[in-house]
Parts: sequence; C-alpha cells; structure tokens
Amino acid sequence: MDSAEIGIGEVVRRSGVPASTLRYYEERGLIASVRRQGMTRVFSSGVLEQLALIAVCRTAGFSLDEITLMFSPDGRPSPNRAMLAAKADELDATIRKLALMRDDLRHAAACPAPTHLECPTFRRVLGQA
Amino acid sequence: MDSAEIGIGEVVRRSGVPASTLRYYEERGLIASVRRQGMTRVFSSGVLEQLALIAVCRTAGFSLDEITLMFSPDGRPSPNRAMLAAKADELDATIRKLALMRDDLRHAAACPAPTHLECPTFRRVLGQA
DNA sequence: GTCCTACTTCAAGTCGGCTTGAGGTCAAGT
DNA sequence: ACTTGACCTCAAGCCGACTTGAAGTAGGAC
Repeated sequence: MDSAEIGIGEVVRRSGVPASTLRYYEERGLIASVRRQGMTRVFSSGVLEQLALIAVCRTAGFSLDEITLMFSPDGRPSPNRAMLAAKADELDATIRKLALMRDDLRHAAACPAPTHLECPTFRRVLGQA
Repeated sequence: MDSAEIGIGEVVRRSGVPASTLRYYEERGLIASVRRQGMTRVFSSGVLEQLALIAVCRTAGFSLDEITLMFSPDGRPSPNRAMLAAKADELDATIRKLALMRDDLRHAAACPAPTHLECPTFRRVLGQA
C-alpha cells in the first residue's frame, strides 16, 4: 500500500500544487482528504497520483467538470466505460492534430520560405481542422 | 492564389467562428482584414486557414499571446525560429503525455479492476507528470 | 503564557477568452 | 420613403479556474 498519510504542506512540497488549489479541488470534489486532524486536512499519499492525473487531463484540455465525471475523488475511473472510451477517441483526434502541428512547427523553424501558407508541408495541418 | 475576398458573414459560415470572435481576434492582432468596404470588414480567404491554425494552437494549449508571437497576422510564422522549435518540443512532450493518457483511458474503459491506481498499465502516466 | 508557524474559512478579486447589449450605419428591396 | 438585415463600435458582463486577503485557530518551542 502507499496509503501513507500526509499533511497539506507535504502535498504542496511534493506536487508543486498550491494549497489554495488543493482546497479548491477538494471543494469541487476532484480530490478528498481522508480526515481532519484538528482543523487541518490529512491526505493519503495517493492524492499525489490523482493530482498528476488531473494535471495531465488539464493539459489534454478537459475541464474540471469533465475530470470529475471521469474519475471519482478516490482516483478510480468512472464506471461509465462508454464515456471513457469516448474521451480516449477525443484525445486521439487531438493527438493527431497536435502531431501534425508539431511537425509543421519544426518545418516552419527550418524552412526559410516567406510564403509559408503555400508550402504543402505546412498546409497539411489546416485540412485537419 | 486563393486570395479571394470574402465578407465577415462568409468567414463565419465557412469557419464556424462567431463574428464577435473574429473582431476580437482582429483587435488582438491575430488576424487582419485586408480593407474595409464602407464600414464592413473584407477578409482574404486565407483567413480561413489562419483560423484553423489558431484553433489547433488553442487545442495545443497555447494562449492567444503565444500564438500572436508565433505567427504574424498574415499567417506567416514568426521569424523567431528558436521559439518555434521550442514550442515544437513543448508540444512533443505534451503529445507523449496525452498518448499515455489515451492508452490509459482505453485501458480504464476495458479493465474491470476496482483498484485502478494499482494497475501497472494505468500508473505509467503518473510517472510522466 | 505567549510567540510562531502551519493551517483554517469565507468573500472578493484576477485573468484569459470571449459574449452580450445598446445604439448606430449602410445598401438593397418593395 | 421606409423597412430589413447585415454589419459596425464600445462598454460591460460572464465563465472557468484559481488567487488573495482578512481574520481566526491548533499545537509546539521557549
């Protein structure tokens, strides 16, 4: 088990996520503290992984509401398999666009042509969107 | 050449981007209308490709300011090749995370294990963030 | 016992990215 | 001449995701 209990300060130190954001996420139901010790929150160390997961989802463009629907506050995926699969497909389309874009950026960084929008390499990405 | 001139209404119809957003983008310097006809804007049809480019960049998580720096309002990439290459690298890292995440979502949609965070397949993504 | 530091709540503020609304202009149709 | 509809400007509003600030508390070191 990696269910060691850690305080909010340690979560901040180890995750880089500010305390204000942790409280906000808890309020929104994205994470949960296991209990209170006096007034202060006690988290399971598993929250660090949940935070990583949330960060990746945010990068992927999902809103906090969407993430809440995808994963319960204990970090387990939602039982709604269809939704997860749909999100995976969404993500897959995004990834393909971004890969083209990445290639085009590299090309743009290298290619000296002034009329870039007429360069066939560069134009590929535009057909996708 | 695809420098046909089109009105804002046609840009809206063909791009799906609302007129308010087009005006906002113009104000921000992301796009430019070639001239005014009376009071109304006239765009080059190339603006449709610029809008597609902007949409992809937004999906990639770039801010309007970043996009402004990367591409001039006529759609040509910024002369700052180092920045473009850096953005490409950034994007590449993002793509790798998203690809892991996509695989994990698919796995989560298929895998019935309740203790998902302990599943090795699922945990890969967390090491990356 | 009182000082410090880490924590707490709650309301309000900020920022990016648009959207909305009021009020005006212009060109074409009837 | 007048209405309609597409466009305009400018200021204000809105939403998501946080951040900030004021005011309070719990627990340990001295």
